[in-house]
Amino acid sequence: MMADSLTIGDLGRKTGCKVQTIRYYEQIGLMPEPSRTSGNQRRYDPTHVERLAFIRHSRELGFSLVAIRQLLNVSDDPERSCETVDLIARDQLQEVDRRIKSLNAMKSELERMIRQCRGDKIAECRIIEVLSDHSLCLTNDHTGPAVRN
Amino acid sequence: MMADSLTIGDLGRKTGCKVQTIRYYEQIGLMPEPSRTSGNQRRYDPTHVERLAFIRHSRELGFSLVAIRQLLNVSDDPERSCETVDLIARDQLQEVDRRIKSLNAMKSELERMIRQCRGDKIAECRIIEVLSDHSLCLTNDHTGPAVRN
DNA sequence: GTACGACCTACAGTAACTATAGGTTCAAGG
DNA sequence: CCTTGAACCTATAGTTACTGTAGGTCGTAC
Repeated sequence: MMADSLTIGDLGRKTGCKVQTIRYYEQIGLMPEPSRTSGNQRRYDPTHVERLAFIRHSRELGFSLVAIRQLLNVSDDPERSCETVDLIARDQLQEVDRRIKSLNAMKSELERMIRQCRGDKIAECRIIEVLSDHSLCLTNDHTGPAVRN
Repeated sequence: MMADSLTIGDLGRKTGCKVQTIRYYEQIGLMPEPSRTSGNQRRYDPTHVERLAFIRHSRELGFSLVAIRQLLNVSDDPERSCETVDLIARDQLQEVDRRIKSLNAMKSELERMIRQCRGDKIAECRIIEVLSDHSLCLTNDHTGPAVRN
């Protein structure tokens, strides 16, 4: 109700972040402890909104929480050189590129598998066959770091 | 030493799978319990190699263990229609497509961020700026399901 | 017979949350 | 003023797919 004073639910709505996630970020020290009401409820101000927006946006771009912590640390010092930031971003770009390559390999393999499935009995199913025997693959690129689901 | 009798280490080497992972698959019922020596060590035969190869290859193609369990179940019955298999594969393809799209959005955003970083002080760093404020983004596509790292 | 690598079990830890249980607070309506 | 119900609180367990550790046993080559 007070201007500039948001409940955890308000903050979540403003940033598209679940309430539990906000509490989790506080717990791991990514978000600072906010002030509390006499009844022990968290109240946030605009600086919190900004910081959480930064975290969420970085997450959406694929940065890990470790990387985000680094970014937040360096961004807290405006006089510091942004070399580190640039490095983290470039690392992230490389990682994204690797993932795209690996996913493209998966994609062609899956498409080929599906295209070839002609039989209607498991016995003559090409999908099962290809999955059983890597040597039937056209691509070997998907031997890289497994995608985490 | 006996033909067709592999230690867990041999099986791991043949399939590119860590020993602990094999034991984990056994624990969750994805791999059958193998025979044991009098000294309680596991011994595997070629059917185990085949099954584990299937699992690993499917993992490399991005299938979840739940999906792999389904694939293994249906593939155990050669008379069954392979509709289910086809469905699982198509689902996986869709998922892979979604991820590629989202990663491509990240990629352009990261590239743009890095390109624009001219200043050498954090205060004028565009990367931090863009990460802080989603509205500076060209793409909004990365608001989808977050990529799990 | 002994050394040593490979094996064994059981359990804890990882990332990044998500969900649940059981209880308290806040704000609006009567 | 009192009640109601949504939103809040803490603490803890669960999720996925493994990976790592501790402390002990087995197998085999020399």
